[in-house]
Amino acid sequence: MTNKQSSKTIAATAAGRRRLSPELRIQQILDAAFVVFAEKGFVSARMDDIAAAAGLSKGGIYNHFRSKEQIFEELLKHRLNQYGAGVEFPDDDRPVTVERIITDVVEPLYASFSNPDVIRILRLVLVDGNRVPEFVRYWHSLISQPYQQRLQILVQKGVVAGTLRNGSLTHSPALIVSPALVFMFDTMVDSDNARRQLESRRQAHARMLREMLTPPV
Amino acid sequence: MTNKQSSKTIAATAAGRRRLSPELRIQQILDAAFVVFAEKGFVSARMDDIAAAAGLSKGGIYNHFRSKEQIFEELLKHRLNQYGAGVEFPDDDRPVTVERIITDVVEPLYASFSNPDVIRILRLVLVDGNRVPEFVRYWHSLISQPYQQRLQILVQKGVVAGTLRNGSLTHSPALIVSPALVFMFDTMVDSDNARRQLESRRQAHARMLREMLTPPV
Amino acid sequence: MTNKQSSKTIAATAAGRRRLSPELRIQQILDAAFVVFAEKGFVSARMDDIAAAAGLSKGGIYNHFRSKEQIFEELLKHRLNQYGAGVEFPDDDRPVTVERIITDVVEPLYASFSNPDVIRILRLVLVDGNRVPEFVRYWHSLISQPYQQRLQILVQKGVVAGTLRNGSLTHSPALIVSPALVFMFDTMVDSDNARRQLESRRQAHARMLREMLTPPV
Amino acid sequence: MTNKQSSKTIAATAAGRRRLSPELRIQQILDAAFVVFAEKGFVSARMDDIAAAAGLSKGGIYNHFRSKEQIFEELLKHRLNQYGAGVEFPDDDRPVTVERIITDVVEPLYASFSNPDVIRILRLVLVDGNRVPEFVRYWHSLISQPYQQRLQILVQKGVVAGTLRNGSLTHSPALIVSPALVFMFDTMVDSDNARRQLESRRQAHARMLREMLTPPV
DNA sequence: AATGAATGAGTTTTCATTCAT
DNA sequence: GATGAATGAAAACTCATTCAT
Repeated sequence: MTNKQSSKTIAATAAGRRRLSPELRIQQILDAAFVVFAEKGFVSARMDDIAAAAGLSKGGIYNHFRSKEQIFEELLKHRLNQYGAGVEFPDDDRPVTVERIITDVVEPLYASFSNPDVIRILRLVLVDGNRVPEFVRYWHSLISQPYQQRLQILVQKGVVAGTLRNGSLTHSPALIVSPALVFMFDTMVDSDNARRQLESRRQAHARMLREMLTPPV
Repeated sequence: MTNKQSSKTIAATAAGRRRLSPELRIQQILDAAFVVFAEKGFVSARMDDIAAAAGLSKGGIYNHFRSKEQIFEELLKHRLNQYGAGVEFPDDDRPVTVERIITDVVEPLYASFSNPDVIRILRLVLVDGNRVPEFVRYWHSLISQPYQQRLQILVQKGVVAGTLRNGSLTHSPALIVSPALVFMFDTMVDSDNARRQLESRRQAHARMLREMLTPPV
Repeated sequence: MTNKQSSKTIAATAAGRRRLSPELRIQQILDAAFVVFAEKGFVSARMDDIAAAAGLSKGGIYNHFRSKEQIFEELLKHRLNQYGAGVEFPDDDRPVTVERIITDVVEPLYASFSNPDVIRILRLVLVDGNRVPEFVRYWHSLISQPYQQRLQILVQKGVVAGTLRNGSLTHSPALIVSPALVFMFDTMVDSDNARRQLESRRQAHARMLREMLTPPV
Repeated sequence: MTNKQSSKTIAATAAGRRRLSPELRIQQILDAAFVVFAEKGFVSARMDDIAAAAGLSKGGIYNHFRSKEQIFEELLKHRLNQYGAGVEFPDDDRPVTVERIITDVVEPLYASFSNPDVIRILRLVLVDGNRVPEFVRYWHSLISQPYQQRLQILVQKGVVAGTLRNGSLTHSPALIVSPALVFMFDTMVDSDNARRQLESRRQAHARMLREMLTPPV
């Protein structure tokens, strides 16, 4: 019975000095670290916090990771691979209509940004990315840029086929997704509030696309 | 509005136990803290760093501020008020046309987001704002919300007068500014790259507004 | 009850990252803190001193206590309870005579005040007690007041039974113990001198009680 | 308008950068220091506290005193002289009766201990006396010891003259004043509470003396 | 003389990491 | 492998004293 009382135990289920398979343990630690890092940032996150969230003791973490820094790197690698592919959209032979843009491109964005883990990873990259610059570059070149390019290509197909009206949005496809990105940003700042607005935002976004991309009759 | 002194060694001029007026000193400390906090984040910023950048000793800071935390709060208050007022737009009797929206509303946003200090303070709020949540909420309710409301009112005037085409953008005025906000976010992530895109983004934005808000002939 | 280990270097035995049970460590720290606090007072006592006396590093203390302040409080609580109970007196069916008052009430007081640790803790309460006023009040209401009340009751029994002469002392039982309290105070001021006077003071005190409390034949 | 708010200003009357005669200033500082030292002890007392209580600034003190230590010493010297003689009693040719003992010896003690400054000086000697051991010795040899001796002599006169009953109290005159000293101690611990009990304590004390010192008829 | 900003040495507190158990 | 006490190197904060104004 020490004189200090701790708290927080996200994953401390039954546990209690249970010896897990290393893979499982490592996954638990990474998951816990992900939540804690995303919430507090790298520096403010304490090994105690992570340990508590992972349901083991501070020292136990060092059986699986060399340092706080290493946890962070493993974490980023792992999660970037996982969510990098999350906002893909198919590029097949179906005609590229407004509705397809909405269904295939825009809806997945809102779905993705409604996933707390996605927001977490974006937050991490934004806040602590400078800690592992190579990852940020990697992420940008792998995820962000190609995404814009594929979107560009998709839209051009629609324009050429006459299924999308040519205009400012097809000229600068980034404009097509910008309301969703603003939603993402708002979620980062105040996720509860953003969640409440999700539906109306998505509909306003779709309305805008229909108004601007529907080809003239 | 301007942003002189952007880099380190702000005040380490004559030194040697130079005694300044409190107002000046406080300003120096806040300026120095701004640079240091923006660069390293709240936790990693050392009082020593701030003191050095402000040109006095660590202990000297405590003649003017109670704690690191208080410096941070004063800093946010000061800068957010300063820059929050920078994106105001007039609401007078001139007709509300597309060009006016672009000139009065959109251009100031890009101008503001091109100011590194503005990006720094917004980034700081995003990264360390949870340290003073009540203040961030206060700021949001005082600055951000009213902005949307004033925009709403302005747009309605245009719609009623027939100088703006009614449509998805006038229905959801947040859509009008969303490309600028995405630019802000991109600047946060990679300011050099964003700066290079400024002109084309602004023009694309304007083109979109002209296409959607110009009333039919 | 005893008071072994009265001087510095309490626990610096084997050293070398010796890991102790928390209970033992906490006790060591409290013992060390007691010595240091008693010698220097709260403010002048350095965590370094306490740590050194307890045989661990400064930081190590914080595994067991939240702050210097908390050590102080635990210390007072612990010791006051310990020594407060040391001056209890039985309240049973034996007749309440002068000799019993002397043996059961007065002698334990002198014994207690002859214990340097008791004087130390009382001195600490007197000197730094204002640091935790609520605790001192609590202790006073729990220990000191009830003591007076029990004494009152005991004396009344003797008066009613005719084994104690009724008079100014039975009317104000505080007078019965006041010479012992003066001895306590003198010990605080100059313990060496007081110790030398112990025997004569105690006898003078007893003589006074016999003179005033012995019932008339 | 700094960002920190101070407080406390005992003597800060009209003042306001008023330049006083050195004697007056020094007295003000000593008075203020007396209160602050007595309340917090030497170490905990801050120069700021003393300055505020004296109604000038921290730096101003150093125009009159070399250091905190020096203030303390001057203070003790000054006050010990002042109150050392405060508990004297006359030794003239009037018969030494119980009532005279009460009036000349006991009453002045209660009066003295009801003076906050007396309690302060005693508290200072007790708490911080080790800081200037020569003063404590001086005080003891000059004040305390001779007091006991003079009391002894006075009492003997009464015993010899038959105006005081011989007994335990005349044999150990310290017993005569012990209830008053306990009152002093209680005042140190909780002056408000002690003040409320003053009258009843004094009367109980007098009753005891009358009972024990009145010669048999 | 008075002021209060500035200094710097000292002290408490934090926390990643290590290591005895 | 797990635990959590222990370490030690920071880092925040305090305050007597100095000194420019």
